[in-house]
Amino acid sequence: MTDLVGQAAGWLRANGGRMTAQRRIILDVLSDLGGHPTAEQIYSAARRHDASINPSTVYRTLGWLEQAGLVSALRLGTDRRSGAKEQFDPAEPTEHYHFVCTSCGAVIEFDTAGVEQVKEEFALAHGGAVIQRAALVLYGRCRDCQVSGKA
Amino acid sequence: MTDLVGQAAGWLRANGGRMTAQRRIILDVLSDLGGHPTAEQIYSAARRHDASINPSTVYRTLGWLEQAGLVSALRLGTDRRSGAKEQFDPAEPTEHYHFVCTSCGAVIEFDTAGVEQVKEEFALAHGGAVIQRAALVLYGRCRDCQVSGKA
DNA sequence: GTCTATGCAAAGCATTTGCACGTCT
DNA sequence: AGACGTGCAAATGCTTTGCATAGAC
Repeated sequence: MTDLVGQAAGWLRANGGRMTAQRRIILDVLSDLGGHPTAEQIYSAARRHDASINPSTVYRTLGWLEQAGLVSALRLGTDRRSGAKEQFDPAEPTEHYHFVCTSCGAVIEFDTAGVEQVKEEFALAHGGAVIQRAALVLYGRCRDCQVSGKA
Repeated sequence: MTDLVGQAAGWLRANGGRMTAQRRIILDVLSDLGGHPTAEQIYSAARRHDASINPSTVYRTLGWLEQAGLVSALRLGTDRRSGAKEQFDPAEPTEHYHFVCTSCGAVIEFDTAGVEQVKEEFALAHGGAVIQRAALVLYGRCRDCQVSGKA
Protein backbone atom coordinates (compact mmCIF):
# COMPACT_ATOMS: atom_id res chain seq x y z
CA MET A 1 0.00 0.00 0.00
CA THR A 2 2.34 2.68 -1.09
CA ASP A 3 0.49 5.98 -1.20
CA LEU A 4 -1.72 5.31 -4.16
CA VAL A 5 -3.73 8.51 -3.80
CA GLY A 6 -0.57 10.58 -3.67
CA GLN A 7 1.00 8.94 -6.66
CA ALA A 8 -2.19 9.23 -8.63
CA ALA A 9 -2.49 12.89 -7.73
CA GLY A 10 1.04 13.44 -8.98
CA TRP A 11 0.35 11.69 -12.23
CA LEU A 12 -2.82 13.70 -12.74
CA ARG A 13 -1.01 16.96 -12.09
CA ALA A 14 1.66 16.00 -14.58
CA ASN A 15 -0.88 15.03 -17.19
CA GLY A 16 -3.47 17.78 -16.96
CA GLY A 17 -5.98 15.65 -15.10
CA ARG A 18 -8.07 16.49 -12.06
CA MET A 19 -8.52 14.81 -8.74
CA THR A 20 -12.24 14.47 -8.30
CA ALA A 21 -14.30 13.10 -5.44
CA GLN A 22 -15.12 9.95 -7.41
CA ARG A 23 -11.51 9.29 -8.24
CA ARG A 24 -10.47 9.69 -4.66
CA ILE A 25 -13.14 7.22 -3.57
CA ILE A 26 -12.02 4.67 -6.11
CA LEU A 27 -8.41 5.08 -5.07
CA ASP A 28 -9.33 4.66 -1.42
CA VAL A 29 -11.32 1.60 -2.24
CA LEU A 30 -8.42 0.14 -4.18
CA SER A 31 -6.12 0.66 -1.23
CA ASP A 32 -8.61 -0.76 1.24
CA LEU A 33 -9.75 -3.77 -0.70
CA GLY A 34 -6.31 -5.16 -1.33
CA GLY A 35 -6.04 -8.41 -3.21
CA HIS A 36 -7.13 -8.51 -6.82
CA PRO A 37 -10.62 -7.09 -7.04
CA THR A 38 -12.76 -7.17 -10.15
CA ALA A 39 -14.20 -3.98 -11.57
CA GLU A 40 -17.55 -5.00 -10.15
CA GLN A 41 -16.13 -5.40 -6.65
CA ILE A 42 -14.50 -2.02 -6.89
CA TYR A 43 -17.72 -0.54 -8.13
CA SER A 44 -19.88 -1.91 -5.36
CA ALA A 45 -17.36 -0.90 -2.71
CA ALA A 46 -17.18 2.61 -4.16
CA ARG A 47 -20.94 2.69 -4.23
CA ARG A 48 -21.07 2.40 -0.46
CA HIS A 49 -19.22 5.73 -0.26
CA ASP A 50 -21.21 7.44 -2.97
CA ALA A 51 -24.39 5.79 -4.14
CA SER A 52 -24.48 7.83 -7.32
CA ILE A 53 -21.15 6.64 -8.64
CA ASN A 54 -21.25 4.91 -12.01
CA PRO A 55 -19.56 1.84 -13.46
CA SER A 56 -18.27 3.90 -16.38
CA THR A 57 -16.35 6.04 -13.98
CA VAL A 58 -14.79 3.00 -12.38
CA TYR A 59 -13.69 1.65 -15.73
CA ARG A 60 -12.41 5.02 -16.89
CA THR A 61 -10.48 5.47 -13.70
CA LEU A 62 -8.96 2.02 -13.92
CA GLY A 63 -8.07 2.83 -17.48
CA TRP A 64 -5.82 5.75 -16.74
CA LEU A 65 -4.48 4.17 -13.58
CA GLU A 66 -3.26 1.34 -15.73
CA GLN A 67 -1.63 3.79 -18.14
CA ALA A 68 -0.04 5.52 -15.21
CA GLY A 69 1.38 2.19 -14.16
CA LEU A 70 -0.36 2.35 -10.79
CA VAL A 71 -2.51 -0.71 -11.29
CA SER A 72 -2.25 -3.57 -13.68
CA ALA A 73 -4.97 -5.69 -15.16
CA LEU A 74 -4.77 -9.44 -15.12
CA ARG A 75 -6.94 -12.46 -15.64
CA LEU A 76 -6.45 -15.09 -13.02
CA GLY A 77 -9.63 -17.09 -13.52
CA THR A 78 -9.17 -20.82 -13.70
CA ASP A 79 -12.06 -21.78 -15.92
CA ARG A 80 -13.19 -20.18 -19.13
CA ARG A 81 -16.13 -18.36 -17.57
CA SER A 82 -14.36 -16.70 -14.69
CA GLY A 83 -11.25 -16.12 -16.74
CA ALA A 84 -13.18 -13.71 -18.86
CA LYS A 85 -13.43 -10.99 -16.32
CA GLU A 86 -10.44 -8.95 -15.48
CA GLN A 87 -9.02 -8.23 -12.07
CA PHE A 88 -6.94 -5.31 -10.96
CA ASP A 89 -3.75 -5.42 -9.01
CA PRO A 90 -3.11 -2.08 -7.32
CA ALA A 91 0.33 -0.52 -6.98
CA GLU A 92 2.88 -2.77 -8.52
CA PRO A 93 6.28 -1.41 -7.56
CA THR A 94 8.11 -4.53 -8.71
CA GLU A 95 7.13 -7.28 -11.05
CA HIS A 96 5.63 -10.24 -9.24
CA TYR A 97 3.81 -13.39 -10.07
CA HIS A 98 0.72 -15.23 -8.91
CA PHE A 99 -0.34 -18.58 -7.59
CA VAL A 100 -4.03 -19.42 -7.83
CA CYS A 101 -5.61 -22.25 -5.87
CA THR A 102 -7.97 -24.16 -8.13
CA SER A 103 -9.96 -25.36 -5.12
CA CYS A 104 -10.59 -22.29 -3.02
CA GLY A 105 -9.55 -19.53 -5.40
CA ALA A 106 -6.97 -18.10 -3.05
CA VAL A 107 -4.33 -15.98 -4.73
CA ILE A 108 -0.78 -15.80 -3.46
CA GLU A 109 1.67 -13.27 -4.83
CA PHE A 110 5.29 -14.25 -5.00
CA ASP A 111 8.55 -13.29 -6.54
CA THR A 112 11.39 -15.39 -7.84
CA ALA A 113 14.65 -14.85 -9.64
CA GLY A 114 13.74 -17.81 -11.82
CA VAL A 115 11.67 -15.72 -14.19
CA GLU A 116 14.52 -13.32 -14.82
CA GLN A 117 16.61 -16.31 -15.79
CA VAL A 118 13.96 -17.53 -18.16
CA LYS A 119 13.80 -14.08 -19.74
CA GLU A 120 17.53 -14.03 -20.27
CA GLU A 121 17.55 -17.57 -21.56
CA PHE A 122 14.87 -16.68 -24.11
CA ALA A 123 16.55 -13.46 -25.19
CA LEU A 124 19.76 -15.38 -25.71
CA ALA A 125 18.08 -18.11 -27.71
CA HIS A 126 16.34 -15.52 -29.89
CA GLY A 127 19.28 -13.18 -30.21
CA GLY A 128 18.11 -9.62 -30.49
CA ALA A 129 14.71 -10.09 -28.93
CA VAL A 130 14.03 -7.86 -25.97
CA ILE A 131 11.77 -8.87 -23.12
CA GLN A 132 9.73 -6.14 -21.51
CA ARG A 133 7.73 -8.02 -18.94
CA ALA A 134 6.50 -11.43 -17.93
CA ALA A 135 3.23 -12.79 -16.64
CA LEU A 136 3.43 -16.03 -14.73
CA VAL A 137 0.54 -17.78 -13.05
CA LEU A 138 0.88 -21.07 -11.25
CA TYR A 139 -2.27 -23.12 -10.78
CA GLY A 140 -2.55 -25.77 -8.12
CA ARG A 141 -3.88 -26.54 -4.67
CA CYS A 142 -2.81 -24.41 -1.77
CA ARG A 143 -1.51 -25.97 1.40
CA ASP A 144 -4.81 -25.62 3.23
CA CYS A 145 -6.87 -27.29 0.54
CA GLN A 146 -4.29 -29.98 0.11
CA VAL A 147 -4.10 -30.76 3.83
CA SER A 148 -7.84 -30.65 4.43
CA GLY A 149 -8.49 -32.69 1.30
CA LYS A 150 -11.08 -30.25 0.09
CA ALA A 151 -12.57 -30.81 -3.35
CA MET B 1 -0.01 -32.08 -34.98
CA THR B 2 -0.44 -35.39 -33.26
CA ASP B 3 -3.55 -37.04 -34.62
CA LEU B 4 -6.13 -34.70 -33.22
CA VAL B 5 -9.06 -36.30 -35.00
CA GLY B 6 -8.08 -39.73 -33.74
CA GLN B 7 -7.64 -38.61 -30.18
CA ALA B 8 -10.88 -36.72 -30.23
CA ALA B 9 -12.68 -39.73 -31.67
CA GLY B 10 -11.32 -41.84 -28.85
CA TRP B 11 -12.42 -39.38 -26.22
CA LEU B 12 -15.88 -39.20 -27.74
CA ARG B 13 -16.22 -42.95 -27.77
CA ALA B 14 -15.17 -43.13 -24.15
CA ASN B 15 -17.60 -40.39 -23.17
CA GLY B 16 -20.71 -41.25 -25.11
CA GLY B 17 -20.21 -38.51 -27.66
CA ARG B 18 -20.59 -38.65 -31.41
CA MET B 19 -18.28 -37.80 -34.24
CA THR B 20 -20.24 -35.56 -36.54
CA ALA B 21 -19.32 -33.94 -39.82
CA GLN B 22 -19.07 -30.53 -38.16
CA ARG B 23 -16.76 -31.81 -35.47
CA ARG B 24 -14.51 -33.40 -38.00
CA ILE B 25 -14.33 -30.18 -39.95
CA ILE B 26 -13.44 -28.20 -36.86
CA LEU B 27 -10.79 -30.71 -35.88
CA ASP B 28 -9.31 -30.60 -39.37
CA VAL B 29 -9.30 -26.83 -39.29
CA LEU B 30 -7.56 -26.82 -35.93
CA SER B 31 -4.85 -29.08 -37.26
CA ASP B 32 -4.44 -27.08 -40.43
CA LEU B 33 -4.48 -23.60 -38.98
CA GLY B 34 -1.76 -24.15 -36.46
CA GLY B 35 -0.73 -21.25 -34.28
CA HIS B 36 -3.21 -19.88 -31.82
CA PRO B 37 -6.41 -19.11 -33.66
CA THR B 38 -9.35 -17.30 -32.14
CA ALA B 39 -12.80 -18.82 -32.17
CA GLU B 40 -13.69 -16.47 -34.97
CA GLN B 41 -10.75 -17.61 -37.11
CA ILE B 42 -11.70 -21.21 -36.54
CA TYR B 43 -15.27 -20.42 -37.41
CA SER B 44 -14.52 -18.70 -40.68
CA ALA B 45 -12.09 -21.40 -41.72
CA ALA B 46 -14.66 -24.08 -40.92
CA ARG B 47 -17.22 -22.09 -42.85
CA ARG B 48 -15.20 -22.56 -46.02
CA HIS B 49 -15.76 -26.30 -45.71
CA ASP B 50 -19.39 -26.08 -44.72
CA ALA B 51 -21.15 -22.79 -45.18
CA SER B 52 -23.97 -23.76 -42.87
CA ILE B 53 -21.80 -24.31 -39.83
CA ASN B 54 -22.61 -22.18 -36.83
CA PRO B 55 -20.52 -20.30 -34.26
CA SER B 56 -22.30 -22.09 -31.44
CA THR B 57 -21.04 -25.37 -32.75
CA VAL B 58 -17.52 -24.04 -32.82
CA TYR B 59 -17.73 -22.87 -29.24
CA ARG B 60 -19.37 -26.07 -28.09
CA THR B 61 -16.73 -28.13 -29.81
CA LEU B 62 -13.91 -26.11 -28.35
CA GLY B 63 -15.58 -26.54 -24.98
CA TRP B 64 -15.38 -30.28 -24.83
CA LEU B 65 -12.01 -30.36 -26.58
CA GLU B 66 -10.71 -28.30 -23.73
CA GLN B 67 -12.23 -30.67 -21.20
CA ALA B 68 -10.69 -33.54 -23.08
CA GLY B 69 -7.35 -31.80 -22.75
CA LEU B 70 -6.89 -31.68 -26.51
CA VAL B 71 -6.82 -27.92 -26.79
CA SER B 72 -6.22 -25.25 -24.23
CA ALA B 73 -7.60 -21.76 -24.07
CA LEU B 74 -5.34 -18.81 -23.47
CA ARG B 75 -5.39 -15.06 -23.67
CA LEU B 76 -2.27 -13.66 -25.23
CA GLY B 77 -3.51 -10.19 -26.12
CA THR B 78 -1.24 -7.37 -25.11
CA ASP B 79 -3.73 -4.61 -24.51
CA ARG B 80 -6.97 -4.74 -22.62
CA ARG B 81 -9.14 -4.90 -25.71
CA SER B 82 -7.43 -7.68 -27.54
CA GLY B 83 -6.69 -9.52 -24.34
CA ALA B 84 -10.38 -10.08 -23.93
CA LYS B 85 -10.75 -12.59 -26.69
CA GLU B 86 -9.53 -16.06 -26.18
CA GLN B 87 -7.30 -18.07 -28.42
CA PHE B 88 -6.98 -21.80 -28.70
CA ASP B 89 -3.86 -23.84 -28.67
CA PRO B 90 -4.43 -27.23 -30.25
CA ALA B 91 -2.88 -30.44 -28.96
CA GLU B 92 -0.63 -29.71 -26.08
CA PRO B 93 1.43 -32.83 -25.50
CA THR B 94 3.80 -31.06 -23.15
CA GLU B 95 3.48 -27.86 -21.24
CA HIS B 96 5.00 -24.94 -23.05
CA TYR B 97 5.11 -21.20 -22.77
CA HIS B 98 4.64 -18.19 -25.01
CA PHE B 99 6.43 -15.08 -26.11
CA VAL B 100 4.31 -12.33 -27.64
CA CYS B 101 5.81 -9.48 -29.65
CA THR B 102 4.16 -6.25 -28.62
CA SER B 103 5.00 -4.71 -32.00
CA CYS B 104 3.94 -7.24 -34.57
CA GLY B 105 1.93 -9.66 -32.48
CA ALA B 106 4.06 -12.65 -33.40
CA VAL B 107 3.78 -15.54 -30.98
CA ILE B 108 6.69 -17.85 -30.29
CA GLU B 109 6.25 -21.01 -28.29
CA PHE B 110 9.12 -22.15 -26.18
CA ASP B 111 9.99 -24.45 -23.36
CA THR B 112 12.38 -24.06 -20.49
CA ALA B 113 13.35 -25.95 -17.41
CA GLY B 114 13.25 -22.70 -15.51
CA VAL B 115 9.53 -22.89 -14.93
CA GLU B 116 9.82 -26.30 -13.35
CA GLN B 117 12.35 -24.84 -10.97
CA VAL B 118 10.03 -21.99 -10.10
CA LYS B 119 7.24 -24.48 -9.43
CA GLU B 120 9.44 -26.47 -7.10
CA GLU B 121 10.71 -23.38 -5.41
CA PHE B 122 7.17 -22.22 -4.77
CA ALA B 123 5.98 -25.60 -3.54
CA LEU B 124 8.90 -25.70 -1.16
CA ALA B 125 8.26 -22.22 0.16
CA HIS B 126 4.58 -23.04 0.67
CA GLY B 127 5.11 -26.51 2.03
CA GLY B 128 2.23 -28.75 1.10
CA ALA B 129 1.02 -26.75 -1.86
CA VAL B 130 0.84 -28.71 -5.10
CA ILE B 131 1.32 -27.10 -8.48
CA GLN B 132 -0.71 -28.48 -11.35
CA ARG B 133 0.29 -26.24 -14.19
CA ALA B 134 1.85 -22.95 -15.08
CA ALA B 135 1.06 -20.25 -17.60
CA LEU B 136 3.95 -18.03 -18.59
CA VAL B 137 3.82 -15.29 -21.17
CA LEU B 138 6.78 -13.08 -21.99
CA TYR B 139 6.04 -9.76 -23.64
CA GLY B 140 8.65 -7.90 -25.62
CA ARG B 141 9.92 -7.12 -29.08
CA CYS B 142 10.92 -9.95 -31.34
CA ARG B 143 14.25 -9.90 -33.11
CA ASP B 144 12.79 -8.72 -36.41
CA CYS B 145 10.98 -5.75 -34.90
CA GLN B 146 13.95 -4.88 -32.80
CA VAL B 147 16.38 -4.98 -35.69
CA SER B 148 14.14 -3.14 -38.14
CA GLY B 149 13.26 -0.59 -35.49
CA LYS B 150 9.58 -0.95 -36.20
CA ALA B 151 7.16 0.91 -33.94
C1' DG C 1 -35.75 -45.69 -31.61
C1' DT C 2 -32.92 -43.29 -28.50
C1' DC C 3 -30.15 -39.93 -27.26
C1' DT C 4 -26.91 -36.50 -28.70
C1' DA C 5 -25.67 -32.51 -31.70
C1' DT C 6 -26.89 -28.71 -34.62
C1' DG C 7 -28.76 -24.29 -36.29
C1' DC C 8 -31.01 -20.43 -35.21
C1' DA C 9 -32.19 -16.59 -32.71
C1' DA C 10 -32.26 -14.56 -28.45
C1' DA C 11 -30.12 -13.69 -24.18
C1' DG C 12 -25.99 -12.55 -21.15
C1' DC C 13 -22.37 -10.13 -19.42
C1' DA C 14 -18.33 -7.24 -19.02
C1' DT C 15 -16.81 -3.30 -20.99
C1' DT C 16 -16.94 0.91 -23.94
C1' DT C 17 -18.81 5.08 -25.98
C1' DG C 18 -21.74 9.36 -27.24
C1' DC C 19 -23.70 13.03 -25.36
C1' DA C 20 -25.50 16.65 -22.40
C1' DC C 21 -24.64 18.46 -18.01
C1' DG C 22 -21.77 19.54 -14.07
C1' DT C 23 -17.51 21.19 -12.08
C1' DC C 24 -12.88 22.65 -11.38
C1' DT C 25 -9.39 26.51 -12.57
C1' DA D 1 -14.61 30.93 -20.62
C1' DG D 2 -12.46 26.65 -21.27
C1' DA D 3 -11.26 21.98 -20.14
C1' DC D 4 -11.96 17.98 -18.18
C1' DG D 5 -15.04 14.51 -15.76
C1' DT D 6 -19.41 12.32 -14.76
C1' DG D 7 -23.84 9.98 -15.14
C1' DC D 8 -26.84 7.89 -18.04
C1' DA D 9 -28.29 4.97 -21.48
C1' DA D 10 -27.35 2.81 -25.53
C1' DA D 11 -24.15 0.19 -28.12
C1' DT D 12 -20.55 -3.31 -28.70
C1' DG D 13 -18.54 -7.76 -29.08
C1' DC D 14 -17.66 -12.27 -27.52
C1' DT D 15 -19.76 -16.15 -25.78
C1' DT D 16 -23.64 -18.94 -24.05
C1' DT D 17 -28.30 -20.94 -23.99
C1' DG D 18 -33.24 -22.62 -25.07
C1' DC D 19 -35.61 -24.87 -28.19
C1' DA D 20 -37.16 -27.47 -32.21
C1' DT D 21 -35.19 -30.28 -35.73
C1' DA D 22 -31.69 -33.29 -37.81
C1' DG D 23 -28.52 -36.91 -37.41
C1' DA D 24 -25.46 -40.60 -35.16
C1' DC D 25 -25.43 -45.12 -32.94
